[in-house]
Amino acid sequence: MIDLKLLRASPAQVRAALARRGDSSLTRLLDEIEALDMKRRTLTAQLDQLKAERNDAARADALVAKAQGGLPEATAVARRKLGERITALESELRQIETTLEAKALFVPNPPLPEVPEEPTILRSWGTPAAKGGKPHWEIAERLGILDLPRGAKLSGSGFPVLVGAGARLARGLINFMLELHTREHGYVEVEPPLLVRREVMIGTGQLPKFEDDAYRTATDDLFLVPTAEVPVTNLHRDEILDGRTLPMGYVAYTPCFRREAGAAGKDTRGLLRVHQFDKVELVRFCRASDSPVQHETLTGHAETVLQQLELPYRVVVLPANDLGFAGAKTYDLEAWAPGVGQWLEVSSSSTFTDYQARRANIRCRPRPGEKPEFVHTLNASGVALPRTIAALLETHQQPDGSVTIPPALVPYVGTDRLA
RNA sequence: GGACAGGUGGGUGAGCGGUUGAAACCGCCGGUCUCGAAAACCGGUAUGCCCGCAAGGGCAUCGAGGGUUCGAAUCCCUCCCUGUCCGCCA
Repeated sequence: MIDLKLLRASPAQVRAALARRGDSSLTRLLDEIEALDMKRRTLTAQLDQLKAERNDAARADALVAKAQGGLPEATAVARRKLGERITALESELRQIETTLEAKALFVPNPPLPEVPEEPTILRSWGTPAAKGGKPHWEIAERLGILDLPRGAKLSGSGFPVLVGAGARLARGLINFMLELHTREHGYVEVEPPLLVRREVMIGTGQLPKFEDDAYRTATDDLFLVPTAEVPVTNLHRDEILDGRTLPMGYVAYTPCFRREAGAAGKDTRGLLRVHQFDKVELVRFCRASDSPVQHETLTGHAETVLQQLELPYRVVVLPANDLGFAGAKTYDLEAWAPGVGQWLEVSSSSTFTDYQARRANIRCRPRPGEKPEFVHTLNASGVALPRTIAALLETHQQPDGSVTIPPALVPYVGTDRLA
């Protein structure tokens, strides 16, 4: 949630920051929000004064009523009139507040100042193989580990079926990542619900603006999670965390469900864009002052996965106009896939500053006795499976059509070669 | 799905319709005592919004919304949630 106080105090800066996202409709939205905010404050001041009057009167009336067993009719009438006026103003105020909040939920997080205008490669790791070899779907077909037609039969396109060693590869990857993050990186593993309430989706920023992208159950108004970020970040909604326990991190494996509403026709082949996929997600909570460091740490944790899988990758800073709705700064980890000749986004590592914390009301008390403050939330894929599997198959494919399994993964897959 | 019970501050848990933001206890912070600690004792400990440079002041909040009333944590209605039992069931 945008900080209305900040918008009020320095509207020019907030507007300038948001303008970098390149969404021209925001100007008008902010105009409306500022106007409503002004109205709200005027009304509130007026109401507070009337209520103060009523409170004073009620205190005095209590004594009179007790002494005389009732209130003089004239007094009662005057009080009633005051009450009616208050009620009327209150309903007006409530309407303004409802509208204001509804609009404010559509304002994205302002990018951090250091976020560039153009995609910027920050660093890269490993030596990308020359473009060539087979694309992953051909490799997978030959190995008999992926069945797209049958997935389509069950659920439509974008619902892959992993078979045999493919299913085992996925399971091995999940276990490998969970073990790495819990044992080496200190994350607490959670297995969250996959269906969540509407307000939970609002908390992390998927709703209200992107309802079309989510799968929703009609009868219960629950949403299939598009990422574990949603349930895991909201784990602490409406809580005041003990600041001494921060920073803290959770890791969760979940399937993810995305309608990919705007992406029809893109990356339709293979595993690059699907409606259901597995992902291991890292979520961190920290003090505001700590989030820049935490973001780097977090990104490093995701990178470790790719390094251990021996997948060359690069780290890209997303430009302001490509940031997700709630993100203030994002690094994409892109693994090289020689078969399709593309850098594949296998992880997105973002800091959300206090934006999600405001929406989900997640605070911390830095030390006992101190004032609560909003935490900062961050998350990164650690990592997403389908594209990682694609990069893995294409990178480690052998001339004979087999695929070698990187040593770190062998214990989890139970073989050093898919053939 | 059916029948009950209940939702109060960081936690547990009291609260005749009228100085109740709300007892008590726990926790936490500070102090006394101690070589130090524990215990004991004393004091302090909610959040949000608004005005103000500040000191300070005002308003709101007892699940949410609406209603009754001069006045609601307290009465009424609706909704949400939680728990227990029954039914169904991996």
